[in-house]
Amino acid sequence: MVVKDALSRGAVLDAATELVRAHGPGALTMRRLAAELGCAVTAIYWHVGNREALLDELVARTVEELGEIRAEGRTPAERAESVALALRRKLRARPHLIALVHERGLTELMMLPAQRALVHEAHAAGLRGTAAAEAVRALQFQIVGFVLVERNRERAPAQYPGEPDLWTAETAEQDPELATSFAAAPDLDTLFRTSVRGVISSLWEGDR
Amino acid sequence: MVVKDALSRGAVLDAATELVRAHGPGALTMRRLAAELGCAVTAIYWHVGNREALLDELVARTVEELGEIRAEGRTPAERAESVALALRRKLRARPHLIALVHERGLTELMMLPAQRALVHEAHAAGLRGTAAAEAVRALQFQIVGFVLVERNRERAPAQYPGEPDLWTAETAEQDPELATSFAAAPDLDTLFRTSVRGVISSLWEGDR
DNA sequence: ACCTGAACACCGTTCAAGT
DNA sequence: ACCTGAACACCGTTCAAGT
Repeated sequence: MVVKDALSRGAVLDAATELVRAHGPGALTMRRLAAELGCAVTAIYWHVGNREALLDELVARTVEELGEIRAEGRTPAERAESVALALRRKLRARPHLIALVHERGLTELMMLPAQRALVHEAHAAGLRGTAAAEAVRALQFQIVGFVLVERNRERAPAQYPGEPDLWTAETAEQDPELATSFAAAPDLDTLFRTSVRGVISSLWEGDR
Repeated sequence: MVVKDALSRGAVLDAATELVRAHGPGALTMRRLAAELGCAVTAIYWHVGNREALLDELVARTVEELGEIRAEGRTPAERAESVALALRRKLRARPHLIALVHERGLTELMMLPAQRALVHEAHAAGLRGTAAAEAVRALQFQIVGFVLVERNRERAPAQYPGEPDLWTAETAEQDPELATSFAAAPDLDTLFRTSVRGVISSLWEGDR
């Protein structure tokens, strides 16, 4: 039996988070939220202002959650890689909320704790000044960009025509192995790790 | 004096494209579009079905426009880089429409002509099979990811606290030059060119 | 302090009716 | 074939009114 507690700001935010996490921001309508909470639509306004303010609050919570990042491993390169992997995992766990953070232009703020951790490892690797800043920024772009691309790919419905349809042996300029590679879905974990390691090895421990 | 032509499918699509290009998909309401065209709201439905079908049509047009890609330069590496630069330029020229392509999961299809051009250059550089496919895919992720990240950055409103606020000499672990670097906005053109060249040089003409 | 229902100005879409 | 206006089911939001 559900005991109906008094409505509270926290309860509104939790219910809203659940709706957005499960079905995306489009599913968050004030009327649906009110139905979920068993209150009048307008009661929500008393607690959180309006829909925009509600979303702002969810975004703020997400930024906080992304802030909890710490490096693991022995060498600076290993520790930087661990930050990259942890970041990707956290970003992927809440795609809709991350998209809201992006929309509000708060990615930079969200990434700051990770940026700090990466700067620490760049320093440990002997990088200083502009070189350190550029290495960290390149890696940040790499990580965030990768997650954005793969999220898009996952969300993608069955595509026609898609890579498997278009990459036959013929179109691949007499390279059947290449056609086979493109026909299969890429292993994103490997692709991410490889490209991150590439950036780290060339900028962290490259020729200097 | 504006002569009112008969309404046509093309006119509807052009007006819709203009609205989306200028103010984003949120600005595309059937009522506003009708006002723009000087017709009844429902006349639009006769020509293009409904709002979703209209957006699908805009997306299809965008995919076609992105298909016109050709490589320039002498060496395969130069030509691959020219594809990357052209792609970034095209993607940046129509951010709202590209976002719609992403939403509909058609990025893969949109990228195919560029992918073909890159495969050609990978082959010219002597790469074959899986190695060629992986090199091309890594570069694709790099390009699309970069554009997604920089678009987000541009859209970002003034952030508080932002990088300039948070990166003082103190927080930068006694590295004032690093603090200065983070306080300034990155040169995105340079950052893009550098990271693309990194990927190309390591995968196209790397140690093999 | 907290919550309600009515009302308003917006949406996209359907459909019978016009020409 | 092409276009219209009325109507419907949704939105977010405001506000006077209740307790």
